[in-house]
Amino acid sequence: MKDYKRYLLTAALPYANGPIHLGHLAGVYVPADIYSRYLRSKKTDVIFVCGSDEHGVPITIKARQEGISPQDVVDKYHYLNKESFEKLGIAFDIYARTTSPVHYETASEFFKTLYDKGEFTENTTQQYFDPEASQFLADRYITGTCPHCGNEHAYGDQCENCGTTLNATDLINPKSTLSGAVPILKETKHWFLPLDKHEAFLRKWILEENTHWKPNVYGQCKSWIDSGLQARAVSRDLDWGIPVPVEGAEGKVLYVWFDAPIGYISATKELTPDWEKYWKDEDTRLLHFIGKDNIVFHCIIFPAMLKSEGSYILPENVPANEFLNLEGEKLSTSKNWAVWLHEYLADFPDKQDVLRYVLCANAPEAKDNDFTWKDFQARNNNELVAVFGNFVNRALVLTHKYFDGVVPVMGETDEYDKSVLAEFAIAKDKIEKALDNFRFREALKEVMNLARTGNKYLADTEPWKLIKTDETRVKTILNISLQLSANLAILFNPFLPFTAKKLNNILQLENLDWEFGGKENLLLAGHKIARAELLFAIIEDEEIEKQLQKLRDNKAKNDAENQTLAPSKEKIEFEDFTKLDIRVATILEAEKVPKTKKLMKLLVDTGIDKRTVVSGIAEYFEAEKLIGQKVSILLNLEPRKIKGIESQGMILLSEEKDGTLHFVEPSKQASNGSQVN
RNA sequence: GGCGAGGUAGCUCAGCUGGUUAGAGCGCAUGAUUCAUAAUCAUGAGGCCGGCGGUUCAAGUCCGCCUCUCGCUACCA
Repeated sequence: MKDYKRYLLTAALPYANGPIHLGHLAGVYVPADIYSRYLRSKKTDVIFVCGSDEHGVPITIKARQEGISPQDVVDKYHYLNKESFEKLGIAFDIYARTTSPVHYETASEFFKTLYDKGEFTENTTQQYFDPEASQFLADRYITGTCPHCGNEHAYGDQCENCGTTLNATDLINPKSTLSGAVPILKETKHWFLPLDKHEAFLRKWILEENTHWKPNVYGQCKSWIDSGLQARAVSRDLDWGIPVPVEGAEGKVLYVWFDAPIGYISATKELTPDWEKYWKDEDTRLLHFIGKDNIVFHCIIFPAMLKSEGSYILPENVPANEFLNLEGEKLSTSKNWAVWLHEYLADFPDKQDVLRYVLCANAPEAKDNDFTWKDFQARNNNELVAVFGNFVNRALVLTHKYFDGVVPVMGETDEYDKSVLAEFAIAKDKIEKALDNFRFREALKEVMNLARTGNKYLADTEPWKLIKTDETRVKTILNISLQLSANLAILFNPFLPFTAKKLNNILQLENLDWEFGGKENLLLAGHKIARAELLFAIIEDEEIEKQLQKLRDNKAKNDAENQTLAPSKEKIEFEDFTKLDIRVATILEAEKVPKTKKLMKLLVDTGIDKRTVVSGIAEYFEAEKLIGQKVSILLNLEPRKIKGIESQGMILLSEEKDGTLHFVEPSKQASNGSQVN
């Protein structure tokens, strides 16, 4: 790797509409913080920036729901998250926000530069507009009837009943949630970043020059590039965001994905007048720490923006992690299936390092991983307490017991002593190699192994026996044990900063830089150490059970809330019903439509004819088992071509909450063609 | 369906460019030990490395096909 003069680390900007949870930490902030502490400890020139991402539609929705302003929403979560990060020891050099004046200016300028250079394309599209509120509507601000399942409260981007992704224009009877008015389609002009124009560059840059990226990152990028890049709108019709800084753009703001990554730049700008050195000098190594949901933005879109602007460097690596699950289930903010950082900090005061340790030891580096409270407890009790804490405590207690807390002299060393001393530097080397390759789990394991070496050393040399016969030998053994402890303080420091500090206090040492790691003489003979103090406490079953109960309660509460069935629809006239020609029919043939997941092509005997119907049931029924199935069918539905096959009618099915389908099945005696009324 | 990432001991995971009897931690069993927060140390049991086929003197590692999990994407009248 090139010899870089300085580092710029960015951690994904948390969206300011909710608190931080374990998934965020394990995937992004813990590894990023470890890496930045490691670099700082090596006296590297490094800046570590982050901040709140505070624009976008979801924040305006949340504000409306709670009857407060968008600014109130982002203020609340900005400060909550900033404080939570600080308490966990995530030491950003700056935690900025995208509503700051510096960011407004930076993002506007960035847009303006690209605009002036002709890097955008313009396009006029039809968007829903609320004539009463006289503004354009984000998809989320439109509700209507889902064309798929008939749910009357579907949103313009998605129907939450059947889970289908929608376009606002798909909705039947659309309504504005702002005023209740019927929205009208109106032309609106937007600017687009033509990613397709950058395809050649991206292909070469990523696929040829960045083959060292992690497989999950590289593969994801390849997938995107190969499937063809498309222009992306960089502006939206919204009143919450950074105004598009060109004439004729009233009521338009920068699309949140465009302004958010620029937040890294503006944060740096707020931090230091030297910011350009970090963003525009090829001797800077730029690294983006993110979760896998952000790969496309950081590896394709943001680099395309930076490249278009022209004066910025591009990321050298994007060590994205996968996701963390919780007790076997996906984390879900909306289902409240999560462990929130601010709640953890309140429930487990002074256990920041335990969480840091567990999340790093079990980080989802190569694949999704599971966080369980039981594992949390086991790692604390079996590793932090039993291996690290216990070893240090043994060394300290023995030193106090035999030598009144004064570091004894290291006398003549035998082969075994020498091999243990040599381990210091070997361990340091392994840890460095692992960290340099973003292998945090492995690095942490190596530090812990050094503590294991210490426990073994004491067990093998048995100073508590030797003290009766050979005090000189005991002095050497304890000196080495204390040197090992001092090394642990240095090597654990990036991972467990609170504990490292505590240990240094006990050893009466300053926080030593990384370069001292591996050394055999960090503590001089005659140096007085402080009273022994336990580094970690055992976590009892009750505490774990409490957390599990909390999760179960949340789940039960959530299930109860979700059991509410869709409200009944508006009344209709009898005539409306009689328009529907529903008949009894029997499936004669069934065959899965090739190249689809859900579609089944059916031939049904309706009594009056035999017709083809395409139905989205293939996920729940096998073709062979459908033959002979009695069904209800809506006959007089306008035929429609699906995947090139004309579907003449609709099979009636009921749908459970989890999406399972059941036929509305007539009794066996009902004959084909008989009417349902 | 397409693309991407995974599928290695009961659990969580390492195994780089193919090369001796497949590794670690936890858990389990047995023994040792008592300086230490019943912590520590040693030994051991436990694996058709998702399945099938192929390339090779040699495959967990390379190539096909299949299967399961996760993500993106298409489809859903």
